[in-house]
Amino acid sequence: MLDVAKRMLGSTIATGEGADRVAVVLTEVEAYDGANDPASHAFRGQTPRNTPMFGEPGTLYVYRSYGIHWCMNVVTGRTGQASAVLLRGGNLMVGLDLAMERRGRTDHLVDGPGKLCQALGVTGDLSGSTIDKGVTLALGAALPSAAIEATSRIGISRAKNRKWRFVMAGTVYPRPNEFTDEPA
DNA sequence: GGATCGATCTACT
DNA sequence: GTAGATCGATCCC
Repeated sequence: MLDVAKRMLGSTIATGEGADRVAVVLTEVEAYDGANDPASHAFRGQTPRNTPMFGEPGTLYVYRSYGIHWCMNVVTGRTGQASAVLLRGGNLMVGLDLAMERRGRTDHLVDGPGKLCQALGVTGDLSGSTIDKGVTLALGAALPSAAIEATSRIGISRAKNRKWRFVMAGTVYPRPNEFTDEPA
């Protein structure tokens, strides 16, 4: 399942068509491993919210964080396994104007999970939907392992020591205290 | 039925 | 660099 997360780096996530199109090349993702991962929403079993995680590969799981933000996952594991990849950030390639309009600002458009969803126009309505229905994901070529950095995951309180956050090497992503987590 | 906490973002000091 | 916002899901009584 970590292989799939790495393959997402360099892939393109997009919404809309024509003038409404917004496309982002992913440079930062995190892997979550269902029942085996204390940090996963699926760790405590299936609930109404996380039901999409238990679906087939390619299912979207969108949830609200801190009451205000949306975060988007793509299910990667087999049906019932609840493995998923959190899309955290990337480089905006298409739809700059629309992204700025949705975000209400001209900077920091897609450099975080909530911001990524807002720029793409992704909301909870899409949770439980499937890739290619409203959101498209085009896998890029697999990156050489040397181009991928594995680090601790961000913003969670459990299992921080698992290095399941993958960043494209060379991507500058300001995040204070990023490497102050407990050692593995 | 009530309390608590979060896979975050923004604004202000 | 630090604190506040804000609400649904989950957990405890």
